[in-house]
Amino acid sequence: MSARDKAISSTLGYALLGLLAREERSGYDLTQALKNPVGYFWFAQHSQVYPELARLETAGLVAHTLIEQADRPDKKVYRLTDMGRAALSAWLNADTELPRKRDELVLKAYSIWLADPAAAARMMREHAQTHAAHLAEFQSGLSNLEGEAGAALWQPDSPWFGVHAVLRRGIGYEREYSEWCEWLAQCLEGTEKGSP
Amino acid sequence: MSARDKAISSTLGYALLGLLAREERSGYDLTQALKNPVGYFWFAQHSQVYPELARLETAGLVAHTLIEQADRPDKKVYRLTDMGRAALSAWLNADTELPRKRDELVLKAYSIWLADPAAAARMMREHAQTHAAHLAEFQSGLSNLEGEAGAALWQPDSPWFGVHAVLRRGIGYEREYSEWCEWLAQCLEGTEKGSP
DNA sequence: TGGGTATATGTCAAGATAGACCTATGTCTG
DNA sequence: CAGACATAGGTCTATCTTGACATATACCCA
Repeated sequence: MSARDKAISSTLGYALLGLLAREERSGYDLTQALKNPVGYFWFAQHSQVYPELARLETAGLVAHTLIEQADRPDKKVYRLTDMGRAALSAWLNADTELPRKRDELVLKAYSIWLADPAAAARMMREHAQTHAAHLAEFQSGLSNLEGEAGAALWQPDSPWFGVHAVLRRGIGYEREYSEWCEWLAQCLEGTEKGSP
Repeated sequence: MSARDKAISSTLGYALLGLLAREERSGYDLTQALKNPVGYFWFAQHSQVYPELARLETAGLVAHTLIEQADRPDKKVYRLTDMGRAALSAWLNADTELPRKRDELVLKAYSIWLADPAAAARMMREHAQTHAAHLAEFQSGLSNLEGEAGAALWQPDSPWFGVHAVLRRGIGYEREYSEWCEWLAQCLEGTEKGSP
């Protein structure tokens, strides 16, 4: 407890290290990767990514090379150092705290008895569709991955396996969310559905 | 767009208003309510609750009465004002943004190909058990609610309906999460399971 | 008597995050 | 030709959130 165990970075830092463990990327690329569909589990703006990369570099976990480009702005391509890889491994083995869930729609559901049922049902149905769309996206992402990665999808030491795991979580999450919205919409419309 | 539409409060503010719409509570009570099991959808420390209540009161959305107690410290019991109820309704009808998911365990899953499979499998199984325990909690919560609320559970204008909706979401979420952890653990152990 | 827990209300500092702002270049579209 | 968009890098401010610190009473248990 005496020394600073966390030493360097926030969870965002490990997200970036996890991406760089697969391939070298610029800050811009990292920010893109932190979006749909794989990066759905952790999001950050570029205004967070650039300072975090600087911190990681100061700590010796990543290093960059300046790439001069004629047709585009120059870029800094970052790669993982040995220390960075070690830090990533240590983090993987450390205890993981439960995420604190904060979901405004569920919060609204708690007060939905104060709302107009018809309007609320419309709202829930819209969200059901949104999550169904995400579900479809993740499902097609997994299909594409199968084509790309083949059997490596199921090998726990393959980078593809990580993508596979995350996509599967996304599929389960979005399916459940969409179904819940549908269920709630049906309740609000008075067409009762099955028991809890 | 000219005027400040959000006028007053953050999402936490609406969480508090939603609780106060059901019954008067002190800041301490609100903080407790923001914990298990119903408040699993939004969490805040008391250090956030007290200042937020002060802001809500300044905005005229809540009001408090000082209750002097002999056996315990005095407390301020807050109640919703008419303006507060109106603000809550307006919020319910407004668009809801998608939550930005941040889940450290899923983030680890993305890099799990770098970890020791056996250790990772143990970790995932532990999390599976944690979520299974939450699932059981929510399920028994729903059972208790059935006894307490009866048919009101299914009436969209009853406060019980809100609790019902949230619990159902919790049940679906925890079930899915637990199953995903189990699936991942099995993959890591080499005992392959069904197709995606 | 000392320590832990529950009740009750707050403040403060540090860090995380969002959203706006800023500068460039090149391409594509109306 | 103007404006939008993608690429590429950054800063800055305000707010959100956490976790520690602070204070006080009453109860229970060793």
